[in-house]
Amino acid sequence: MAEDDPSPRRDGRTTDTRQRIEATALRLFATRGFAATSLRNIADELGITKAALYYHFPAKKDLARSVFQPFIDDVDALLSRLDGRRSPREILSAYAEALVPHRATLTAMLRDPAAAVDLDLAEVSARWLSRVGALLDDEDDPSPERRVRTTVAFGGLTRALMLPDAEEPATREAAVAAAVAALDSR
Amino acid sequence: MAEDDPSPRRDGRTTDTRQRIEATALRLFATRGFAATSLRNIADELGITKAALYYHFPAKKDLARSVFQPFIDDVDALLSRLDGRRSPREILSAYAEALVPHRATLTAMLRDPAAAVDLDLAEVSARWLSRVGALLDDEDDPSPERRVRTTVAFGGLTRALMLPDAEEPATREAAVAAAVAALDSR
DNA sequence: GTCTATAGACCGATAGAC
DNA sequence: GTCTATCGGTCTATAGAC
Repeated sequence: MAEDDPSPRRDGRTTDTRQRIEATALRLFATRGFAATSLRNIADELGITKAALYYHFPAKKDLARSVFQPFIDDVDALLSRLDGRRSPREILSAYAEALVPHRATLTAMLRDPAAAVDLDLAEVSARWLSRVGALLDDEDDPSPERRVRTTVAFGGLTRALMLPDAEEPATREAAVAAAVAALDSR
Repeated sequence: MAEDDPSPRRDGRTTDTRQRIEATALRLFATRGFAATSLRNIADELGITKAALYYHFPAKKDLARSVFQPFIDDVDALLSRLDGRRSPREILSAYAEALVPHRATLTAMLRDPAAAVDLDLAEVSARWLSRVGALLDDEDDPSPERRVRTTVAFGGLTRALMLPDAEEPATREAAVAAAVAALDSR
């Protein structure tokens, strides 16, 4: 399973600088947004020059892709895993588990719509949204209000995953329980 | 009560161009983000030049302030109104009512952290968060999980307010009901 | 009120030395 | 693998004509 954390390259050697660039970029993307983060900002924080960044990544777009890819892969894997019939609780719980390691990435993606457009992630998230919507659909209740409840449940759970203590199981369980309650409200 | 919609100036005359600039700016801020929206983008959509914008607003910051101010004023008014003891349902419902006219502004503010920093809105939203947190606090349940539930409720409700049909009372009621359920889950 | 023209800073990206 | 130096482009903002 992919992670935001260090990973070896195809040739087996670990490139420390590359990882540090990705980590710093992710942190700045999440706090300032993609468009507002310049390569100079990233380089300055690392104590290197802009030109050095271009040795590791051919363009800003490629750096961003590299930062977002593990997140994208894990969400795709999650959606494949959830293909069959599952209860809303199982779906929301699996969603929370899968996304916790990618909290910073999640924040960055939700915040900056420009990044989604630039990196062709708009198509990716549209695909996610329709699949997730289908997973939580309830054929016994096809009302518009059902869609509102799924929005509250998913939006609220996603927000809770950004809390500082979201890694703690108790926090995650409480968040999932609250999301399930929102979904079942009537 | 302030609105995102046209409003007369102090001298009584309506300045159509000024309003059109604000409306276009808000739309672009909400879709692309503040940092990724240049004055040239705004001017082009209006069929005028960048320099013309500077006749109406001395700086980009001032344009942004003008765009966000009605939203800020209405939230401040809401918080004052909610000073006394209210039920969670009343608080969440009042929150939804107050923010519906400002959906686009809300989207823009949530999305772009750079705007919040540039415009000193970070202090504003921090103030909101602590007051809102206090309003929803439950002295019978001061557990960390309570805080998680308020996050799910508020985050989910806010997300639902961005739905295309959020102006419809039925949608709003369903969203508030779902948020209340999340808050009461145990 | 809107225009053309431009200043000055910063952007992403490249060339080439070491 | 990191540097200095620089390119062309865009940004915010200003000056001044109409």
